[in-house]
This record gives sequence, C-alpha cells and structure tokens, in this order.
Amino acid sequence: MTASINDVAQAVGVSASTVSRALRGRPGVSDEVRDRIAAVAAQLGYTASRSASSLASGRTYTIGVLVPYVGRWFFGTVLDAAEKVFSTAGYDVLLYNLGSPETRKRFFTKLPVRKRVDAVLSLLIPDDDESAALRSLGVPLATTVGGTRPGFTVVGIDDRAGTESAVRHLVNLGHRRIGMISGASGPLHWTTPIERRNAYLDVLAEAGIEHDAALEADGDYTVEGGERAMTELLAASRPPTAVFAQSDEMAMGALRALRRHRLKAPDDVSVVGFDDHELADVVGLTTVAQPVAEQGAEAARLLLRQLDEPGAEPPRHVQMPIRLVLRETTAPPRPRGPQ
Amino acid sequence: MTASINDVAQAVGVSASTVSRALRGRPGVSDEVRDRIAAVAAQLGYTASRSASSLASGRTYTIGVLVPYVGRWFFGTVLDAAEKVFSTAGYDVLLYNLGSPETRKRFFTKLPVRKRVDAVLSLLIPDDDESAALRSLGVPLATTVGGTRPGFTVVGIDDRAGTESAVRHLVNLGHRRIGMISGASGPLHWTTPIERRNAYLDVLAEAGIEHDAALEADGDYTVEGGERAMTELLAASRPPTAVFAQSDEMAMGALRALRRHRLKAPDDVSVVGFDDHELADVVGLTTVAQPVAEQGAEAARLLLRQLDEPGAEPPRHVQMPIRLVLRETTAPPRPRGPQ
DNA sequence: CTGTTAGCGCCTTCAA
DNA sequence: TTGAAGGCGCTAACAG
Repeated sequence: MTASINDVAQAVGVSASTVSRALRGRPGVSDEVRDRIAAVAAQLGYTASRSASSLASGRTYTIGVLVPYVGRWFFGTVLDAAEKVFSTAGYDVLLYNLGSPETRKRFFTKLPVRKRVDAVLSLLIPDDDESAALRSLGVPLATTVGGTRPGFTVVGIDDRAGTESAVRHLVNLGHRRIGMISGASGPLHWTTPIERRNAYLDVLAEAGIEHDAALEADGDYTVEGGERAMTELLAASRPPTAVFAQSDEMAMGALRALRRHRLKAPDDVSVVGFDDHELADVVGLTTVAQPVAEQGAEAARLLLRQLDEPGAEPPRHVQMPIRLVLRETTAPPRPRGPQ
Repeated sequence: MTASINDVAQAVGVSASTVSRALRGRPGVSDEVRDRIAAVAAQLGYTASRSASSLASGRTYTIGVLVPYVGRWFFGTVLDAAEKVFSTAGYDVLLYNLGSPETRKRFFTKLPVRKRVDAVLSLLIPDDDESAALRSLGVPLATTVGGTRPGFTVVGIDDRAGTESAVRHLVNLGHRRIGMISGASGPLHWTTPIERRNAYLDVLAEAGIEHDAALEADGDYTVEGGERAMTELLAASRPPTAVFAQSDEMAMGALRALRRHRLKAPDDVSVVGFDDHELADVVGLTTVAQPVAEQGAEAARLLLRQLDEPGAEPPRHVQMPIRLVLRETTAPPRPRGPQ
C-alpha cells in the first residue's frame, strides 16, 4: 500500500541501508545521494514504519504517560506541557488514562507499554507493586506527584511548605476555627493529602489552636466533592470561619456551597485553595500557586536527558517553588463570628 | 531481556505459533494447552511486543488523537472520554498536541502516524491539505469539531441552534445592545466562530436590532482573551447591556473584566457563555450546554465500529443535543441602561 | 561511501 | 490440534 524503504531504494537506485542512513541523518552518505533520496522519499510520501524500525533498533521513540484524569485541569496542564517537550524532541506520546481502579489494574497487570516505550512519565502515584511493575520495564521513570521512590525521578513541590503558608495566612488573619477540605487518599496511594493534613495540624498546634475533627471533611478533589464537604462543615454545631481546601477545584466547590447557603467569602467564611487553577483568578480565590505546566515540562526534560545519557545518575527529586497568592476570598473573621 | 514468545513456547514445550494463537484467543488450541500457556506466560510476565505484532499483522491497535490544546477543558474532557472508549476496546492512544502552527505543520508534513495507527480522531479542524494528508493514511477518520468533510465522521452539535437560543434569550429579556465575544478563526480553520457569528447576526436581524460592529470583540477562546474583549466592549461609546461569549472560558474572562471595572453580572451587563464548563455552575454562568464528553465517546465508538466493520458505510454526521442552561448572569437590562 | 547479510519478535499461511 | 517456514519493514553489523 504505502511506500516502503525498498520502493525508495529502488527508485533512487541504491540499497535500503543507504536510504535508511540518509533519512536518519547518519554519516556515511554522500550529499548528492542524500539529496536524491530525500527528494524521492518526499515525492513518494515515504515515512519509515515505526513498528519495523523499533523492532529492528529496540528504540521506540515513544514515551508512555500515565494520567489519572486527563480532563482535570491539573493533569491536563501537566500533560500538555510534557507532550510539547517530548514531541519537540521527536518522541511520540502514548497516553494511558487510568482513572478507575479497573483500568488501572488492567494496565498494571498487562503492562501494555512493555517493549513499547523508551520511558514512562507517571502523573499518578504508583503503589509499591505498581512501582515494581514499572521498574520491571527497564526504562527511565519519572513522576510529578508523590514522594521520592526508588527508580523514579520526582518533580514536585513542597506540600508541607505550601500548606503551611496557606494555613498560617488564615491564622494571621485572626481565624481560630479553621476547617480543611481534603482529598480522599483512597485507592490512589496518594501521600499528598496526608502531608498536607499533617502540615495543617502542625500549624494549628503551633498557633495553640485545638484541633476539632468536625472541621475536616473530604472533598474528593472534585468541585462537587468540595461543595459537599463545605456543606458538611457548615452544618457543624460551630462552623469554621475559614477553610483551607487542598485543591482549587474543591475550593471552588466550597464557594458554590457558600453561595447556595447565601453566605459569602470572605465575609462569612474565608477560603484558601491550592494550585492556582487558571480560573482561580476569575473567582478571586486566594490560593497556593504551584508551577503546574513547568513541572510537566521539567519531568519530561529529565526523562529525555536520561535517554540521552544512559550512564548518568538521574536526579532523584526536584523541588519547584510555590507561593501564596492573595486574592479576595480571605479576610479577618467577623468580629462576632458568623451569624 | 524480557521474555519473548519463544521463551514461553520453549517453557511450555510447544511452538511459538501455538503460543501466539493461544494468547490471542484464536481457535485451534486445546483447552489444556491453552491453560498451560496462559500460566507460563503470566509467570514469565510475557507481553507480546506491539512493534513485532503490528509489523507482522498490519494492525497496530493504536488510535491517533490530534488535539489543539490538551490543557483546555473542552479538549481535555473530550480526550478523556474518547481514551476510555478506546482503551476499553483494547486500543492504545497516541496523543499529538498540535497547538502551535509549527508543531502542526511538522505533524502534517512528516505524518508520524503513518503505519502507526489504525484510525485517527482529530479534535482540531484540518484544512483541506491537512484533511487530504489524513485521508492518505488510509484509515478511518473522525472529528468532534467543524463541519462535514469528505472522509470524516463528524460528531458535533448544532452551533447555529445553540447560538440562537443564547442570543434569543438575551433578546427576550429585553436587551437591544447585545455584544459578542468571539474566538479567532485564525490559523485553526475553524468554522465554529463563523457559524456562531452568523447565527448571532441573524437573531439580531430577526429582532429588528441593528448590528453595531463596536459590539464585537475577539476573545481568542481563552480566559485572558475574554477579559480583554470585555474590557474593549466596555470602552465603547455605548457599551452593551448583554454579551454572548462563544465559550465559557471567554465568558469567565468577561466576568473577571466586569469585576475589575466594579460592574456586576447581571446587574450591569448580562453574560451568556457556551459549553457548560464544569465551573460554569460555580460562577453562576448562564450558558449553552453541550455534551462534551459524550461527543468524544461517541466519536470513538464510531471509529471502533468502522474498524470492526470495514465494509459498512460510516455515518457522516452525528448531531448531539444542546440546551440553554439558565443561571445567574442574565437578567433584563436596567430600566435606565448602564450608568 | 555503499551494499550485503542477518536478524528484531511476531503472525500467517500451509502441511502434517 | 499443532508445527514449520516465510515474511512484515527496517536497522546494524560487516564487507568492500
């Protein structure tokens, strides 16, 4: 059907090897022949079959990217940036959307990327078995989430510092009843919610504020979950005057819940998010900003470097800067408290 | 390094052909042998090399998905849904993020998907040359954007009807100065902005409202662009009392601009969006809802069907339902008009 | 600088 | 029901 390397070779009157060398820019081909080959290849619309060349060379020029939810802003943004780095370097991206436990399980048992990719970027946090499965691929591994783990290059942020800056901000404003909307750690083996929770507890403790379990609710890292969680918190006998949400999407859900209850941020309740979602500014959300796209790009670059220099010891952990962005959803508590 | 089909064959004491047949569930293998092969394969962690099998069979079990901006909510959501359909059916997804003209050009000249995919789902609208390039791949083609085009199955919405419902809603509320924030059609060869504009002009005409060019501004389909566009409109000698934005992201930018000008929707200006973005509800945005994920899923399904039934004539155009969702950013104009 | 010779790992006839 | 042989299209030695 489509032209093969032999068609080109025949048309030019050289051997297939020469065509192969010429088209891949390898040395050992006269300029004259190289030009003729390029011309004929273009005219025939020849593109080397990736299957055949990777079978022969062992290189796939493909990167596997594992994502929990492509549609979620954070992951979409990381993926976008990473893909650009990969494609610029001549690599294709094989995308695996592993949101549900079933797809995830199927992926890790069948491991369809085996012999198919030169490296893997995981935007989800593999548990120990999954990590081992990925390591068994024998290719460079990186992730933008979770803590350090053997065999992986991790590009991330200081979750503790980020959380501390958010909660301290609320404390400094004078809040004493500070709630938290966290994300389920559930099947994701995600340490982020836990680390952020610990930091939250520590800041409360250092401020001499007693922790109240009724001030914590799970928001599942979604807008809807955030709304539910805020609704829960508002139903407490003594609701919080401020809330730290572990993600902007949950914070936005919280804002929606407030609106539904005819309450306002920051007048009735202050709200801080985490991420600096592209729409955080639209709703005026105070939040902890992290460089999302940059994390994806950096992880991609580190992976490519490992591919280029197979010998070198890759960096284990790269920390990106975070900063608190003050907007309009936080203020001192009302003199008399809500209501 | 990793186990090959021969390793499995040897370990079981059968030939490679039998292993191949057994593992792919083809007939002609006794149950007893099949079970033994399955066991050994699992134990050895054997996965067939995709490169080798597609080289031999001609099937890649891979779908190419072309996306202009993975990080944009609309595309991320479509991709998410499509990927789920593909992976459930046993296909992998090769992702191409073709936002910039350069990446796009490189993609269409080199066409790296040649011989690499069984089908292509394009979330961007190819121009005529690009369409021809894709057709030259000789695989089923689908898209979720733009109008009907030869060789493609199109899953979309009725842009005209959607726009009409939005603009008529504003007219019915009593607005006469109705602005529009549109998206650049620029290098994307996107007919959507044009169709929506035509529908907008038609509704104005049918309502006997004279069109005022100063009431149109370009928002580039981004939040920032929407903000700029709204700012522009507000600077007009007679600013609009209502604005139709061609996407929710631009509408949200418009809301931000209003806030910056200490104006409110709908008190000072009514705003309608298009898409029903997941956060539209958070900001109370009235909008034209379209089934975004469903479009991706449906397009994916239609592509798979073409792969299953190579003979059948694929549907050319599938229309998905839209509906106007009334929220809190639209209301009748103020008795005296703004200011 | 160029051609020849072997595979890469699997699937698909065709025989048995 | 199974095995043997050949080839998918390309790349990597090795010659020349």
